[in-house]
Amino acid sequence: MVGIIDVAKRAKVSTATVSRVLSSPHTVREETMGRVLEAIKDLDYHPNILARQLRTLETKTVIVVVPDISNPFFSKVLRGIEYVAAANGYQVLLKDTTNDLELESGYVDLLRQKKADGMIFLTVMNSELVNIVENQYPVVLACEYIEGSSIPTVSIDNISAARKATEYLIRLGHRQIAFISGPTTSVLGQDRLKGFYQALAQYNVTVDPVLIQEGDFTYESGFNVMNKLLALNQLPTGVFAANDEMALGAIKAIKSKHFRVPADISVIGFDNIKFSTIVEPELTTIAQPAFEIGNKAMDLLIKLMKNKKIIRNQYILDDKLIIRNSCVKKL
Amino acid sequence: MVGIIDVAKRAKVSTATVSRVLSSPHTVREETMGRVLEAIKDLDYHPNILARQLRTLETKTVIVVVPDISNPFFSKVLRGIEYVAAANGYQVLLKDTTNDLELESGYVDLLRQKKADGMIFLTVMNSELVNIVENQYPVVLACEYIEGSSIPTVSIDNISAARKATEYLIRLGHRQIAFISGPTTSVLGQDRLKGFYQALAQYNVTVDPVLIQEGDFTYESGFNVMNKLLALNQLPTGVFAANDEMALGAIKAIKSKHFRVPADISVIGFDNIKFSTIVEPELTTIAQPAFEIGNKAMDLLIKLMKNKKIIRNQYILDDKLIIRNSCVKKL
DNA sequence: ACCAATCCTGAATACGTTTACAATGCAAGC
DNA sequence: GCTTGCATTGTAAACGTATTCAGGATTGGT
Repeated sequence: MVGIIDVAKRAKVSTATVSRVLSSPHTVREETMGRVLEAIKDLDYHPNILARQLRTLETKTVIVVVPDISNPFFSKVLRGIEYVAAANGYQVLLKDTTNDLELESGYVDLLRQKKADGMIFLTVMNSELVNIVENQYPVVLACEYIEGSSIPTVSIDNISAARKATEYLIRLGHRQIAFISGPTTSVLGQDRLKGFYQALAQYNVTVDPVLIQEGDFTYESGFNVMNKLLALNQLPTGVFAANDEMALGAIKAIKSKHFRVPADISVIGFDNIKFSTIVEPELTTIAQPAFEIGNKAMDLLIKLMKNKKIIRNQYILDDKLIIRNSCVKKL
Repeated sequence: MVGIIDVAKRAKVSTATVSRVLSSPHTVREETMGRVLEAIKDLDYHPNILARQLRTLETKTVIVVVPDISNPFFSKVLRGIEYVAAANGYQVLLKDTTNDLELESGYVDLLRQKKADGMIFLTVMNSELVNIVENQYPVVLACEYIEGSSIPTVSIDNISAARKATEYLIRLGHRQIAFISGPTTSVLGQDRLKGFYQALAQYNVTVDPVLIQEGDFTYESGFNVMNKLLALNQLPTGVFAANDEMALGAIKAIKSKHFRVPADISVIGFDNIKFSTIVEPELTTIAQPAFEIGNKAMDLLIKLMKNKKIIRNQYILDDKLIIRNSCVKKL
């Protein structure tokens, strides 16, 4: 393997000079630089990143922990992260927890071991993890957040967004509204439920607790939970699913029982994933600015890693109700 | 930062012994090990991976280059890769090219710079890249392959799979069959087209060249291309899309023009992504063993990295025709 | 009690960089 | 001519670990 010493010998300079040519070119004379560059080219020299990192204690790498890489919503957030990362010379390492909380603590080791300079969590973190990380490593949370922690966070206001979605159904005249929630472990899921309740309270609507059912954000769970709901005596006329995948599952279930969407049952989702328009009817949903969430999160992380001051540590981005064809006025 | 030296001092041993406790525990006396472990615990010592890697020249990391992380098919392959990687103590670093060929060559630098021990490409590689890589770095190709290269590959037989799909349409009585291809740059896309032609030849079916249109594997391109096809004088009665996303786009287009699937036009896809059943009708398609492809690819890569002999360098896995409701006998 | 063999351990070096510091050369100012 | 200062380069010491080699301790056999 050809190292910096070989280059130095060939260019008849010291290793320091070679290093300088690479990292601070303005400090070396033009003629010297020419010789060095030529030697680098001749020998096809590529600096050993490992050695550099050992010396500088910087990896220029960040790790993103994703609960489910196959969820199109997260893909979009990732794109946003990658975009800012690339622009700033950072590598992005992805870890898919496949919704397995146990694994998460292992990822902190990656920070301890200096495998990465910082980390973005797109998942819930167990509180134990929070304590370890807080004020010790550069970490930011995206989409999710943690009650009472000082870890910088970027997300939408899930409570108000869920309230908005529920309001929409209520204004269309629906009173029997079902809610398919995410796992109760996620703050995000809890918030959406909270928003749902707030809207009900505001409009003096009471719903049978049986209409509130827990899913796990997957298509299958949406399908299964909806089937349960369809077995009730009193059918809901509107369904609010805590994400689009579950909403799509719910629509599938409704149709398979030969009810119509939206004529018999209106359905509203959350996330606005790209597959939300491939079904008939197209899904009415809440759009999250996924790409921008990713941007902002990476932005914050970079500031954190550079020890820059962060003015606020809670960023709330705007969501938006996207009205398509899956909800309709109750007759 | 607490290093191996601090541990050594505290346990009153040399750094060598500490290192041994960590990497080859059986070579050190039990009592000594106890002292060392205690010191490690007391100091909350975590070995610096960077330094270790510099010493061993091993990163225990592999990089997977993905053309489009948001494509559910690739997510599944990734899961397969992750699974085997984790079982063998490897980290997986993901790079999303977003179908941008220019970026790919940059990834080889990651190998040169010893940022990773090996690499799996889920994308086409430009031939320039192949030359650099071949016989020099541990690299395997999954899904795609390269004509005449010796790089180990795992995939299905795209030609025969496409032939099978086309045959299915022909046997259902279709003669006006359209094909929505992938980008011509991908061997995979070409192969599926080849299989399509083979089936036509075998059954003496001739199709108007205008029925063969190029997409780019995205939902939108399927939608757009199908709209073009629907503007023809002579409509196709069957459509074969080179992947499911495009097939879903095509179905959307057909429905939006108020034709029926499959009554008016039958549609068959390729990949069997999880969203292939959320549409009405459920998509008939070719299933690839995505998870297994990932498994096998990582398997091969590990052997490669360990300099083990690889018996074959071309692995063909089985595909399967999944018959659902999007294709029907032509009346 | 002595020797050989075995088991543990420590000193020292290497991995390939970056960088603080020192050294050199040169031009300008006096 | 001498000093000062700047620009450029070199020397050498890190960074934190793994590992070779050799030496010391222990064991077992006689």
